[in-house]
Amino acid sequence: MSAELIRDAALIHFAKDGYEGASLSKIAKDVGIKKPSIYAHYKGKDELFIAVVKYVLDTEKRRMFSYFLSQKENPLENRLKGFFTWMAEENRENEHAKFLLRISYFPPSKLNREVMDFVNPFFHQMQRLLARVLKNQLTNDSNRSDDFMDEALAYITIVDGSVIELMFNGEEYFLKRFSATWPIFWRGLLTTGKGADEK
Amino acid sequence: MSAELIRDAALIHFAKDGYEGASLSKIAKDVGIKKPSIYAHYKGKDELFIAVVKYVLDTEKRRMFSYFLSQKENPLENRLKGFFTWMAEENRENEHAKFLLRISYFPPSKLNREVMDFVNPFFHQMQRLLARVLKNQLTNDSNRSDDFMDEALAYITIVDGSVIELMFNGEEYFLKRFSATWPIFWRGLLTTGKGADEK
DNA sequence: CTCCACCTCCCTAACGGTCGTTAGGGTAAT
DNA sequence: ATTACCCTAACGACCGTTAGGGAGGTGGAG
Repeated sequence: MSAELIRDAALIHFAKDGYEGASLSKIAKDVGIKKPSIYAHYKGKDELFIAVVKYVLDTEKRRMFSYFLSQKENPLENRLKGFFTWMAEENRENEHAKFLLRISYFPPSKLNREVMDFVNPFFHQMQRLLARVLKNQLTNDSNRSDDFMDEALAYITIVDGSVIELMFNGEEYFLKRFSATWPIFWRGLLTTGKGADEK
Repeated sequence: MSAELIRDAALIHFAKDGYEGASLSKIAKDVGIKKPSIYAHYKGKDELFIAVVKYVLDTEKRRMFSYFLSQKENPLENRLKGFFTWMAEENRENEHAKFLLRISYFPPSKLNREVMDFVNPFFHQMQRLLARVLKNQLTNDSNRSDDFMDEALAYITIVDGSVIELMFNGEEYFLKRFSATWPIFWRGLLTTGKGADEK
């Protein structure tokens, strides 16, 4: 109940000011309670932060998976391209992505280990999901041993390079990067040799 | 003299802990002086931070330019590929890149405007430099109106996507992303139509 | 139905600590 | 004499955290 409200307010503050910059008083004020009342729900700042990390990772994973699932009958290019605009929408609607990026790249140094133990599996799972999607679509022979991990990683790389700009300079510049990068990437992907049997 | 020592120590702390997380006492301790002595050289934390921003932007711009200049007779692909390993070396030797990324993507919210006014021109200048390099190399007809800004932006995107991983998970994973992404990007670039006359 | 213990949730007050910053004085070189 | 540099001492503000208590609801025992 109130624990979730605190968590949601904390998410916004952590995303904007980072772990060190966020203050429990301001979080409490957003919720409409006093600072010590937070301790009725969380043992301290660290536990609150970790709770936000787990929450964001969990919901974001679910949302991403369900996006790719919902796009099952869409052709591959549209599905991969659509992920960019989906990302932009996600970013417009909540602060999850911003929080995720911030704590992934610049976690509080004293919680580094703990945060990474949550974040790393998340990204590896994302990569495996993408690799599976690429493999299913780019090759008809499902017995081929190509694992498409490289292609998935390349896709993630251009997603990251664009998303960074989404955080940094907003949606307009994000879309610029996307439309500049995508045609090159897609042409390069189709001429892989691996993917020659598509279309 | 001592102002530079303070600046260099501050750079390391800002890179590791961010603006809010870094403390003047620790910076002073690294230099071997007491905290208030910093005020003999800088008006306050803000001014020190901005000084670091200007310093890093300035030296990094110079270093990047001189890298591309030194590679003038190298073929384009090697030059562009070499930039990745150059980045890895830079990152190994100093904290400039880490600082630059951190303050670019997550500047202290109260100094956002001021920081961006320094950072944005820097990145635009980088993009124009790359566009010029690409244009000179990919087309023999220098009167063509193609500006190669898109290609430059795509290159920057995959650089960013890889460099992010460099900060995040270190050189090993950075090189993985690079070698996964580069072949696809390069094939896509050469089949642009625009670049068809190269080799 | 009443009473009392219990639990949850929030409060005020205050703790020790660190933060950035200022005041003011000493010392050595110019 | 002035300037540059560093010091100690102390300021007020804010930090995360703890102590302790009050209000409101729940649930079992009489």
